[in-house]
Amino acid sequence: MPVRDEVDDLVEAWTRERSDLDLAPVEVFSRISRLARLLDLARRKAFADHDIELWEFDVLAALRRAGGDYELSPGRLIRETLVTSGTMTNRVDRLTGRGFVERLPDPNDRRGVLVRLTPDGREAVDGAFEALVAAERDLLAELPAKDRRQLAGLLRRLMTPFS
Amino acid sequence: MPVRDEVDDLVEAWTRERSDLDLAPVEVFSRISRLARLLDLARRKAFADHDIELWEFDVLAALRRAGGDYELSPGRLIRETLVTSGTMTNRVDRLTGRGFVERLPDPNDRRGVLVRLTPDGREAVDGAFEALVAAERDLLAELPAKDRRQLAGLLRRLMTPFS
DNA sequence: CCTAATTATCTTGATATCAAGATAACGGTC
DNA sequence: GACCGTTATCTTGATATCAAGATAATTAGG
Repeated sequence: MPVRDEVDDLVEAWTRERSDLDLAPVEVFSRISRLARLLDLARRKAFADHDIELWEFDVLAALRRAGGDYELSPGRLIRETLVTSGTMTNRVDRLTGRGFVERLPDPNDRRGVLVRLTPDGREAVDGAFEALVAAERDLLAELPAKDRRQLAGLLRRLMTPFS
Repeated sequence: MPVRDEVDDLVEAWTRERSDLDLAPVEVFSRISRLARLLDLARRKAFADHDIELWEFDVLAALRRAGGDYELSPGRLIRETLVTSGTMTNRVDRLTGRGFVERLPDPNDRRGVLVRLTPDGREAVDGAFEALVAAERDLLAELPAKDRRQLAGLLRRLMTPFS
């Protein structure tokens, strides 16, 4: 055990209190949760310089990744970002207010809407993404490439039972 | 690459659009974020049978782990659960309303307060924790013990630059 | 001691989120 | 072609969260 982290303390405490349970899952999932929380804070900070909120990035990045004319339906955005429809309506409203996206009628489905990235939105998300990748690279700096790949592979396998 | 996950699609899309960037960090951190999100949903479901919300568990579990007389200050609870003081005040209020915790004056510091788990609270958190560990065990079932330990170790190393 | 800086908790006001339901259009079936 | 279950999006109402500030007690310095 090279270093000790907060989860080692947490598991030790649980072990003291509940030695009847197998706490192996906690070793993995507590770290996932805590890392995600800390990562959120780090991302927020990386985006602050670019005047972009985390939720804004989530939506803009999905559109940017789509490529082509940077259009996706709200439904698709919902699935990509794992939020509810009410939340997405609200997000698209506010991003429209900032001039980062615009709503278009879907030519193939009159119920449907397409959300399109504007040039301003594209510029914003590209800058933010570069800052994000740079910040994350620093956080990974301690981990050799081999370990990093192994970690990514193990995380991929961990994701399968969820889908 | 045994199976393909959502993040493989995401990275492929980013690679198509931004081949100028090294996307190795995304392979790791996107999976962390997405796993945490999916894990939240799974936990919520595991707790639903026990009529416990996720935020309630976070607070009750911190008190339960403390052992002894199950008392912690709000400040300590804030640090354990990574929320703001306003949030914690509100959480303790609501848990008090449910009879799961009670507030006591700190005998050593007249500014201070101690939050103590009640017997009802202890019963609730113990049941919820058992359900949580069982649910997480199922999610880990595919991963051999050796891989699980390796994953926990890599995650521990990933946590160090955050603290 | 007395003051100033710090620490601990709570309050306030604004806001993002969710769950549930409303509205409207699609697509298959009879 | 009319019906009906499904799908896509938006609306509404309630609520949990955060940031900033208020209050009160402790601690450290002079």
